[in-house]
Amino acid sequence: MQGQGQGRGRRWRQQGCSRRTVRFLEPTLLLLLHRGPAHGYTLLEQLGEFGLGDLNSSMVYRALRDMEARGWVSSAWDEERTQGPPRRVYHLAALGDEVLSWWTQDLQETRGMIEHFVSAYTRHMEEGDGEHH
Amino acid sequence: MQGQGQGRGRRWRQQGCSRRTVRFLEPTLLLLLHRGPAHGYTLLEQLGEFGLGDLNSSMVYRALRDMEARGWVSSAWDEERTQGPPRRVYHLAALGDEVLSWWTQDLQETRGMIEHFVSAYTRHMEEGDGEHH
DNA sequence: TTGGCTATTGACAGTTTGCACATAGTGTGA
DNA sequence: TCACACTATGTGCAAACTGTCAATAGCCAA
Repeated sequence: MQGQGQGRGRRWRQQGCSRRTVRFLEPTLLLLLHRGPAHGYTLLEQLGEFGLGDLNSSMVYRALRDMEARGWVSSAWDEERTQGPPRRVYHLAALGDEVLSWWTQDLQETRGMIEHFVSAYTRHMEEGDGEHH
Repeated sequence: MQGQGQGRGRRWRQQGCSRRTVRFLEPTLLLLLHRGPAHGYTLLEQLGEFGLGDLNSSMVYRALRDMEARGWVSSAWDEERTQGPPRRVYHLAALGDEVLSWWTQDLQETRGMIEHFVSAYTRHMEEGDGEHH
């Protein structure tokens, strides 16, 4: 399957990770930050728990900075140093808190749509069972 | 809420419809075509049933042509004319059939991820209940 | 012949993605 | 002290994707 075919038309899922991954990134970061402040690197490692293990680090840092620009989180350089360059600590802002709950609702709506789709699919496959074409 | 803030960072949900809509478009078209051949215009109208009512017609036609380029569907001009210009009839191809079932599985995976996220969210909100920051 | 409805397509600006690479501090072994 | 590995974060860019607007085009009614 896959069928990227003749090279015409737009490419299909040739990117490293599915579109789904990105849709989950920001809400997941917000949820992780709701548990407490954290560094980008730490968050990066925790993403695996949510099935987002295959993410490029650039995307995570970019997402964090973008969220800061929107006022969802705030950041400061970490005082204490471990091995390595200075690290940025991200805090969830009040706005981020709101967004998190809004986004959770949005995801639930999405789940509803998926359920509608899947049930339409199985219903259609059971009855009739293949006289298309 | 919403917080598009300072104009810096990427814009957030300023587009006409959510990203979710697009993720559903192609699988939904495949499912509709599994019920039988149809014109783009007809499909456009049926999308409302799946919560995709707010879609620009261009996007639907483009999706159909892209899917044809990938070999998921095939099309031909309709012989009989009604009022209006010639219409294109789309048929589901064998490859599209495979893709449809693959994509249904993918959506179910997505649903699993959403469920994981939501349950992590509610669990976290119940216990502790807000000593972040 | 003007305007409205049905259908499909083209073109374009703006946005998003993924990768490759740049920067930078700290510890380690030769 | 030099090279190197590991921890962390940030930049730049080509390519892909999105959404909107406008163009085309046939038929019908007033």
